[in-house]
Amino acid sequence: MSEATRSAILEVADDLGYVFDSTASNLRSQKTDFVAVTIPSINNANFAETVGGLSDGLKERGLQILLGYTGYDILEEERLVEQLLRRRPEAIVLTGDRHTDRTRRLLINAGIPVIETWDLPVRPIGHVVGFSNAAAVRRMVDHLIRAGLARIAFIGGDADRDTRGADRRLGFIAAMKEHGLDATRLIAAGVPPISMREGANAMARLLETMPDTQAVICVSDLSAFGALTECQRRGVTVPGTVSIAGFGNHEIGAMSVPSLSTVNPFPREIGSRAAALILDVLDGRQSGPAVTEVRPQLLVRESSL
Amino acid sequence: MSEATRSAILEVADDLGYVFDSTASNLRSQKTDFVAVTIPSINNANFAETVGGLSDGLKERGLQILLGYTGYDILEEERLVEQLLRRRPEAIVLTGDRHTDRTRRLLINAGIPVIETWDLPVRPIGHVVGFSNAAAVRRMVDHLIRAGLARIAFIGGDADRDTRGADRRLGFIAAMKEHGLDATRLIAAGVPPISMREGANAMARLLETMPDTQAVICVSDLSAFGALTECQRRGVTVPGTVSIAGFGNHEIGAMSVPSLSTVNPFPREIGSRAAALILDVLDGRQSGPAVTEVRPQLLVRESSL
DNA sequence: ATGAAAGCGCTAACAG
DNA sequence: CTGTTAGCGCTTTCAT
Repeated sequence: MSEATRSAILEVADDLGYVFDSTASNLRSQKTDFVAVTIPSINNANFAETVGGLSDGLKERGLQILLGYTGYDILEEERLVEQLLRRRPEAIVLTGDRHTDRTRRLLINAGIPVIETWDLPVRPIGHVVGFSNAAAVRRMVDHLIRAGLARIAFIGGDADRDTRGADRRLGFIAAMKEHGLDATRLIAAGVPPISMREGANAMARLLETMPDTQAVICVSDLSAFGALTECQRRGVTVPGTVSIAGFGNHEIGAMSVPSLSTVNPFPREIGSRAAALILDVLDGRQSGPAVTEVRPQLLVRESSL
Repeated sequence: MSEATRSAILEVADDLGYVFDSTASNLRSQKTDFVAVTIPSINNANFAETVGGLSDGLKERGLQILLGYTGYDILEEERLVEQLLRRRPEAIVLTGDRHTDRTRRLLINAGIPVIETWDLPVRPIGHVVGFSNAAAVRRMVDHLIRAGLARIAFIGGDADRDTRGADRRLGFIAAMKEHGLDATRLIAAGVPPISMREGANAMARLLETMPDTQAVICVSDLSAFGALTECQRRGVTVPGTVSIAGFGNHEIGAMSVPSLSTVNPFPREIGSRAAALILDVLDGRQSGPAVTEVRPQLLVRESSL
């Protein structure tokens, strides 16, 4: 039919209030144009960036994100994954590499591309776009030691629900031991993800119980900023008396006075790479499982100079 | 059938890798258990809180959020709304009250509950859960004037794409004029939503062009924190030389030194109230359009004492 | 109670 | 190329 006829029909349809029903289309064509994405929490600038990168990369193809939050809980992740798979997504993107056995089975049976992100899984389910949290913290430890600091502490959450946070702590411990240094200055600061306030409280405990500490690595920039403010309230100079480092390259770390040393995990790039990978797989340009490492960048700033 | 048989069947189904296909269910039952939600940006702690409140309130009923980002653009919102309506959501939650005419038509024709949030629309489409951004800033102006300050500036974005930001600026201008004060100390700091960095740059311009300014109200806590750090870098005391206020009750405002005066718009409550309203409408407990005002709270902190 | 059959609104396959 | 028809996998209805 002619373009004129076509647009005339579409206009009449619009005037009549017709809206295409994709539920019928989905059933018949066995295509939903959904990509399922699970993140631990919506209220986290890093994961939000990853979702933004995914969303931008997928929307040009008309793929829509179906987002779910696990609350840092692999059982909740299992429920969520099952619920999401019922919607018949074309692909699924997960945060992290720790899953229940049933989650793994469900994902494998689903027969769709599975992408684990924000980690480098030992036993990947399918594709991977991530990095080693432990190795990233190791580089921060190396930097602090090169700067002449030895009594270094780690502030993180008090459980292993946040497995990336737990990996960062393990990376800290391993790196310290490699250098022959004491790796027992560990402060557990609350249920992950820990807040600015919890970072401040942890810093208070650290200053009181281990006052000779020379540097602190925090599991995130938010807790690092909280730790910094606690030092400021107590008149402890940063750097000088104590150096502080964070993780995640949140804007707060670039703007605070002093600015915070941190690690940039390129969260948006994780999302855009995952999106590109999904398109490659769906278009048959990628056959086997792909492992893409997005190497984090160490950012040395005023708080550890 | 017996409970034992039932669970046995379900177990076999699970072993076979069967996963319920909700696309078929959706088509036949004309129910999707989707609630569509549009927010300007995913990377905003306030909107993230609202989505969190919505999500928690809806998931007990098995309702899943279908989230979309408008990028603070009503044309993008139109495209998004049309795309979302094709999925046949049971209800739709919008951020803001400015929409294209076509968006309004689509929403009315959809025949589902429509909830506008984060504003008090003059001409609501359906339900409302929000507050007056202008009135909230007016209360901040009143507070600063009561504190004896008169030369007050406003830092915001340089366009009206962020209509809530624009309303805050209008509220500032109206309040200043009511008090017979000069309302021309306006700094436009970049494309909304403005960042910490842009807040800092705006503060720099303000200090250089209007050095006698006594107080600054920023469109958000993030830009207010940026403004604060710029003062710190220049040795301008806050408060004392300049008082600073933000908007949004982000955690940064509570933790910074000095802490930032701000307005708490109860973002999570907006989400949970919207969720409760949706359940009420779907269950027939609410018939006519409901307007719920979530009154913001003025938080006076160190930065304006 | 249980079982059979129709049908949701599209898309794909096939016939003309 | 256009027009017709079957059918996606559930839910609902109707008959037994």
